[in-house]
Amino acid sequence: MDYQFQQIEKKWQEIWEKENTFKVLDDKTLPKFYALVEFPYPSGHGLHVGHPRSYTALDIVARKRRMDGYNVLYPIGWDAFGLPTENFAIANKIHPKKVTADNVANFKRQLKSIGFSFDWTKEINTTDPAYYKWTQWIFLKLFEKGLAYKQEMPINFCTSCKVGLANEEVVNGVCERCGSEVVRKNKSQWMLKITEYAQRLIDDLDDLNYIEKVKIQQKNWIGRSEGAEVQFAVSGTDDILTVYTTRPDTLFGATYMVLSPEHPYLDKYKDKIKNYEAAVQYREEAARKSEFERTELAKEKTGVKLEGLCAINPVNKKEIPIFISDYVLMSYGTGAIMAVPAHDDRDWDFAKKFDLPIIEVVSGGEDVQKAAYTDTDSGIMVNSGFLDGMEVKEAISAIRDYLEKEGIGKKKVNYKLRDWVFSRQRYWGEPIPLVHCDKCGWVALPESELPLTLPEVDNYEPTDNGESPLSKIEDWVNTTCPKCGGHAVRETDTMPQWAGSSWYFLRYIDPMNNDALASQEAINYWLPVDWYNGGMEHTTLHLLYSRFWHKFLYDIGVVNTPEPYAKRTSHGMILGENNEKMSKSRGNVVNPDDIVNEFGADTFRTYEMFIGAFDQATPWSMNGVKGCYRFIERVWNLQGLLTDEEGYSADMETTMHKTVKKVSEDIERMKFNTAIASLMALINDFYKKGSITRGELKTFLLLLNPTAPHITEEMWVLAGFEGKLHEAKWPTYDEAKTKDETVEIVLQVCGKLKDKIMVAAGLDKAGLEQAVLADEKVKKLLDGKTVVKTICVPDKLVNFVVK
RNA sequence: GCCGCUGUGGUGGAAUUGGCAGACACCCGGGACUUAAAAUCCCGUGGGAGCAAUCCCGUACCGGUUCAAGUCCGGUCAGCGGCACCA
Repeated sequence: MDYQFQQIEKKWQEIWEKENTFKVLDDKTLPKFYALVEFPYPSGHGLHVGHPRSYTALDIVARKRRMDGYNVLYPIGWDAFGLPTENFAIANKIHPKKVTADNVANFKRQLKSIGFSFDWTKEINTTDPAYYKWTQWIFLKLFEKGLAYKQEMPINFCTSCKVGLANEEVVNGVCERCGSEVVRKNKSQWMLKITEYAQRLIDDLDDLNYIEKVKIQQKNWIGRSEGAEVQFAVSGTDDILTVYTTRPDTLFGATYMVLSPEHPYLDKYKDKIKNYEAAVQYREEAARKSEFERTELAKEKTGVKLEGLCAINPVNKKEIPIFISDYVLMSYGTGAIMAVPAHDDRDWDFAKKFDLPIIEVVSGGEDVQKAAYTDTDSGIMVNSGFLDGMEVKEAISAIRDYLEKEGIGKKKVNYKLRDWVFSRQRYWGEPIPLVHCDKCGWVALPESELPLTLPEVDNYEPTDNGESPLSKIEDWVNTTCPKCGGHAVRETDTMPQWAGSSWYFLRYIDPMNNDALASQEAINYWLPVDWYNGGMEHTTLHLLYSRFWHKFLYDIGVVNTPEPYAKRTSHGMILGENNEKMSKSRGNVVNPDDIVNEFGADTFRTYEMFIGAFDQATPWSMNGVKGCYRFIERVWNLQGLLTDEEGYSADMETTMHKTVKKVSEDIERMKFNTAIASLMALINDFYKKGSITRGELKTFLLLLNPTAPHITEEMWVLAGFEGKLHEAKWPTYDEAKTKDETVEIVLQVCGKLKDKIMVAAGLDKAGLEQAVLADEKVKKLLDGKTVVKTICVPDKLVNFVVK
């Protein structure tokens, strides 16, 4: 009988759908397992072969956990607000709601064709008012607790299209659509105080089972640094300038000061600055650049000296010049730095360019006139008054004490993390449920008015002044104040796409609830998420934002755990066959539909897992797909080798136990490629032997089922095994039976491989040495040589060091 | 530039805590089957020398630690992900 994957896969997918096979069980006494994958953005391009890599991986884990006896929640939904849909809608004159519905339908069909064990009764969509009601509710709670505030922040604005642009739409400083100049335009925007949670977001990582590189990247992103704020008097004024530095020890070496071009002193001392015009011009030029461009170390340093203003170094009372330069950002520290060219690379570059003095204050490096010496682990303070002779770390603490005592500075912890810009001047997002009343200021809508739905309009195109498209809808904008009943206007900016994805895992556990984002009962049972897999590209934004929201919800008593995800793993990208990122323009895109149609879902799933190390990027290969198809077909043809024997045959027993152990452990460690490799090796054994017992087939089908669920279910039924395969128990192994009786020992002389011999397994060092020395080959090998040392590694090798 | 990751045959990759480099596949070559082709099955397959036993070289590059290094340490080069309004 031929392997008819179309019929088999259709049959089982219909059974799973009809019987709701993967719906979570109501029984909350069972141990639970919550597996989560990043829900897709339903783009017009359809499913990418990268999506199923993550989805298959956790599908395998979820299916195995069900066989282990867990009540498993493995849900899916749609992160559907966002820019591409809106832009597609504008370009094609189709409403984003319609675009989204069409794309979701297509994604859903594709996901179902691959046979994932999602609980489809839990499906969610961030653009559904019943969902975003709760996104808005969380925002109102943040607002109520003072964690949402308004601030002037720059947006990208195309001077020709007259629209606000996302960073992605700005390519090399010009508008992606028309090629015109893009400027940064200030606009008052809603901000969320994620910085208030910075320390907890670092500290709580310690107890989480996240892969190490995710923890490191999050910590670096939050960027805690311990330093000091130092006050410099400004000559000719009563004012002071506060700088932040992580190297207060080098204060005696500060030979100039640099302000961010946006620093308020520029306008404040307009009259004192003789070259104010030049400074303003420089500020305008800087406004055109992104922060990324501004902080690039490789670029030539630029700046303007503020003529007429001087700062006084508080420790040695020396007058030093003040510059503005774009490498200093207003968004970090105080927007002002003291420059120590001898011990900072950027300051050194700047000092060379503007011919400023470079004074060594830490000795131990090369000539500071040739390069900055930035090492803090060795070196002794010089030219630094009372700090002279101290080591750097000693000096840091001494100067910090001195600054506090003298009242000219203080210890200060800073974070690179910045507050979250939460406003978008776009239509296709959650409306921000606030109104502005002339009398009462910003007022929250009462909970009873949620959800505040997006107005149904025909024209959702951007405005020509950078405002949100919603601002044009007058009868929506004008409303009454919930507090005083007077006239008020609605906030017209919408939320960023990150909003809906910051709490979606909470909605899955109780998606129909209209009274709370989820019931207490569901929260108590299902949280936290046990295993969350996603891309490395989400490490610093999505993952951090959702941890922040969850901590906030914990603080106000909505959830019962301080962290949302107990475990986080990450998958690598799938590249095109040419080893480049898949993209339409490169013409290297693989459509999952084509693979499923030609080879079947089981082959597709197997290949996605066999393609390479799960956490590594790897190129697609059609030949690799064919190889997996051959494997699946060989699985099908095992039916021709089947005997009547029930257990394992004697010569296969060790191999069977070994394979059960290997596959079980590899799935838990996400080594899916080697799990499949061991099943391939096993099937090769069956073919070499020409037979497989019923017991062996049963175990083989159980082990392969999470990876290739359709073919294994079908073969289970055809072989007449009891019940349905997915209801069976995961096979067990006996540790003692995974061990061979004899092992091969590697013989080395001076670390070089010379020979291999078989000895009994489990010998200790002395026993192994004895057994090896008794061997004829070894006697020959050591003939005429003096053994200086013998290294024995039980069950592995013996190494003779000879003279 | 900053932060993080990666580098192993012709290709994807494998190799618990340092202990046989190349598992499992793909490609390629040879054979069986076939009128033929496809499919399938069997064999070979890191490079070099040799009839052979066997020997030498080999995990991006340079150096170090060790009886032993793909694995640890220092440096260099190359590629990839992120850099806050793509998601």
